[in-house]
Amino acid sequence: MPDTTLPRERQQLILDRLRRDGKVVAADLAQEFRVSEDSIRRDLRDLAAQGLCRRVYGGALLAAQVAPLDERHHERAELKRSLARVAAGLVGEEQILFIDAGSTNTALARALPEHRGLTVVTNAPDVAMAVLGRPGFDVILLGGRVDPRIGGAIGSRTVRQAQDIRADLCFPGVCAIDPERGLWTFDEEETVFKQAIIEASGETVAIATPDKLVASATHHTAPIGAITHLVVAADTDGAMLTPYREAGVSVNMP
Amino acid sequence: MPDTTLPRERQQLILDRLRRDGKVVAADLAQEFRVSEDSIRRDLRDLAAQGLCRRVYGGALLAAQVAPLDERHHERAELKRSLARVAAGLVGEEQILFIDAGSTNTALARALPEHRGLTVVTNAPDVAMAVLGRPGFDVILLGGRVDPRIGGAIGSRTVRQAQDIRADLCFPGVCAIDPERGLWTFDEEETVFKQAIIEASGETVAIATPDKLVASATHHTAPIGAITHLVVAADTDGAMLTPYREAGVSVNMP
DNA sequence: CGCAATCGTGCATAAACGTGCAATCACGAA
DNA sequence: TTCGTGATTGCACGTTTATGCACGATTGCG
Repeated sequence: MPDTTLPRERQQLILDRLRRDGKVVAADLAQEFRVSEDSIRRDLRDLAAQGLCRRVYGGALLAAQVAPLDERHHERAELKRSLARVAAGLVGEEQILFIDAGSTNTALARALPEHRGLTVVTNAPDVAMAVLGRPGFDVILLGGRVDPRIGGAIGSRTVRQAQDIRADLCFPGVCAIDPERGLWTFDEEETVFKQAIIEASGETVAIATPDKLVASATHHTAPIGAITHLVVAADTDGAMLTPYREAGVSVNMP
Repeated sequence: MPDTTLPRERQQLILDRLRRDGKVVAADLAQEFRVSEDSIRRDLRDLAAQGLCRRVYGGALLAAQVAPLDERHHERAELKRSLARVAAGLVGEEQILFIDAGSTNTALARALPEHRGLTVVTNAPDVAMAVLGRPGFDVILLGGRVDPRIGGAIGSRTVRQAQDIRADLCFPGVCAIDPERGLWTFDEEETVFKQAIIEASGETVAIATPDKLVASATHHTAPIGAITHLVVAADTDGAMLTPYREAGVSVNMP
């Protein structure tokens, strides 16, 4: 693959990521863009000269760095963003994506690349907002009564609309997952909706923050065989993942 | 077979690719069109001169077209908030509200009082976000393909869902309004949607920022008789409002 | 304090750039 | 047809930009 990222384009991409994550690490960027750290440093210096970021040892921070968030919440958001980036890497060009409600999926929506002709189908207003207006996205909203606890529409009307669509990839929100029985959910109606979007999709990606791997929930939603990809944190115990691999699930990590 | 691509045609093709991918690489284009990079550079220079792209080292990037959606939210924000407060005062307890997409209506959603048992029915993700999770609100989302220019779902699927609901109050987005013929809109599908929600509501409130009173639009949407309340700025010329009052419209001001 | 990572600077090289110029070609006037 | 004109193109040349590496200084951390 001829790696043709234009210099200015790279700076723009760095800036985008800066705005999304609040910080960037020079070494990571160098590896990601396949250029030397010198070039990255020059990019960051340029951006800093324009007042767009604050240069710090090892990388850069967003210039308008808001009040430091609660550390727990901050780390958690950081983890979700890194999982979201991995999940976004599973998406191809011109694909149709079902994206369920949930904070991790909102991070996924933000991490999706522009100019790829993607169609995002979602029941969650915040997921829609995350891609609306960005170039290269079509957005289809699934209507219905919105459950304030989950932040997305569920119910029979929503399910019916979902059934009228066929997607390439599906990202159901994960309440709990285990390698024997698969996906679990807390709510009856939520379960029915997730089943509908999984059924209507070619492949299914489960993004599981560490707690989801050991959590348990009330309603069985999908067998493990319905899960194509699993995205988990980098420091996940390898022994926990073996049964997933044996069940034919492709395991992805940052 | 010598491919005969006219210079002008080539520029159009470059522009198409630019809009699709967000960037073009000069060397790639030269190879693709079988011309020297010099010609490609000249093309890109021309396009940049027309403001259609941003020339950068190695190629060109799509001119950063800021989403006018964000912009509309920020201009006249104070005025919109004050009009929204007045409009929110027209809402009673336990009512069902149709709220159309639009920056003024987003301000309305934010201004709606909590703990009143209100049900908000909307085609706009940002309106849904504005009330979602606040106590005393039910939210019903109208699905369909979301038009990025207006920030809400429109189209036949959306209209059909709207027709299944009966509301007390309706807040259509106002593109233009006049006291003889009533409400006007720019887009065909938008018109159909607004007609549907007005039809399905007991009363209709038009919130008109000053520019809307003198603007004109292409599609007639609703006769003046369908408008129950008009909300306008405090400094509006009284003479402009008389014909609305004579047409039976209740005029409200901050 | 010591060490490793990171940083800034200078330099060489390669790629891309702008400009000027000549060749080519379509097209209309003579 | 013949000529002239303007548009378009490719090439040569000097300039600018981007990149990676070397080297020494600085920073963060134990």
